[in-house]
Amino acid sequence: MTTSQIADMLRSNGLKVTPQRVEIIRFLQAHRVHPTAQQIYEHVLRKVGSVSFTTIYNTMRVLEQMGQVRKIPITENAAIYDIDTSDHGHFVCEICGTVYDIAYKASFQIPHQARKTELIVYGVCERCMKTQ
Amino acid sequence: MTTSQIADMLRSNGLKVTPQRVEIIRFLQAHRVHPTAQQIYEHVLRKVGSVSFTTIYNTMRVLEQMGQVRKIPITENAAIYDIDTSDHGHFVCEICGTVYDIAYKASFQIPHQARKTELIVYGVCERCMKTQ
DNA sequence: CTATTTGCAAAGTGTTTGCAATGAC
DNA sequence: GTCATTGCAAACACTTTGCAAATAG
Repeated sequence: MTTSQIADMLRSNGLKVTPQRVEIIRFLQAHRVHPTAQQIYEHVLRKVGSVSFTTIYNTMRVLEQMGQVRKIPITENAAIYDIDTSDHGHFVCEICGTVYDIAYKASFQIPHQARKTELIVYGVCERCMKTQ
Repeated sequence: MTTSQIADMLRSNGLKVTPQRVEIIRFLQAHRVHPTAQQIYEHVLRKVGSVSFTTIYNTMRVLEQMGQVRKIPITENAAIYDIDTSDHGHFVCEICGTVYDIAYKASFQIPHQARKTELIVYGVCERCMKTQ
């Protein structure tokens, strides 16, 4: 996604185009990691020179409401954000903390109306298994 | 589980038997809800007359380490605790906040070593669907 | 020029920690 | 009597809020 496509996306959602917002989205798209607010903050600060946690959290909230971002409730500590909103789960390595996307198939029968499904698997990732 | 069985369970794990610990476990077993630390605190305070959040969190931590309790990372806010450690998922009603146990079958292939799987489904529960 | 956005500082929430007093055994 | 446990108060980490200054359009 080019900068002007990011700008269009923001404008079409009624949002103003600010350097902070553009850089947040650029970061999420380019790196495809699963960053915390802290990591997004550090990147945008480096790139733009000025940003605050207020702006990070505000922007992540509007992006989530726009359906452009998923907020993932990894157990303890901080939430992480995923720009890939397709249906997939996450594997969290308990050694190095890396979060991997995983494909899954889940079936369950509930007398309720499901809106969102969250699958999180905790364990040790391949890389850490080798190192240990 | 009788009080003396609870006492035995504590002792066999090298823990002293205090009124607060007994009442915490009794509460988890009798009600089978998915309480937050706050709810456990309120119950134990009413029953025992004296308890602190320090004690609640300390006890829940040792119970979790003993494998007697599962801590569930429901999205926002506070964690909830489940004394049923068998393999099952959870449905969280976004209207009333109730957490229901759900049976599920999930399949995924990962090059990693899984230790724990957490499935949480968010939506509107049957009861709230009728009321709305 | 106007309405939105930024960002500081302060507040808020759930949880943990330091440490003295209490209590189990 | 000894060592674990309790519980207060303070500290913590992440996130949100109030509000004035800056900025996009």
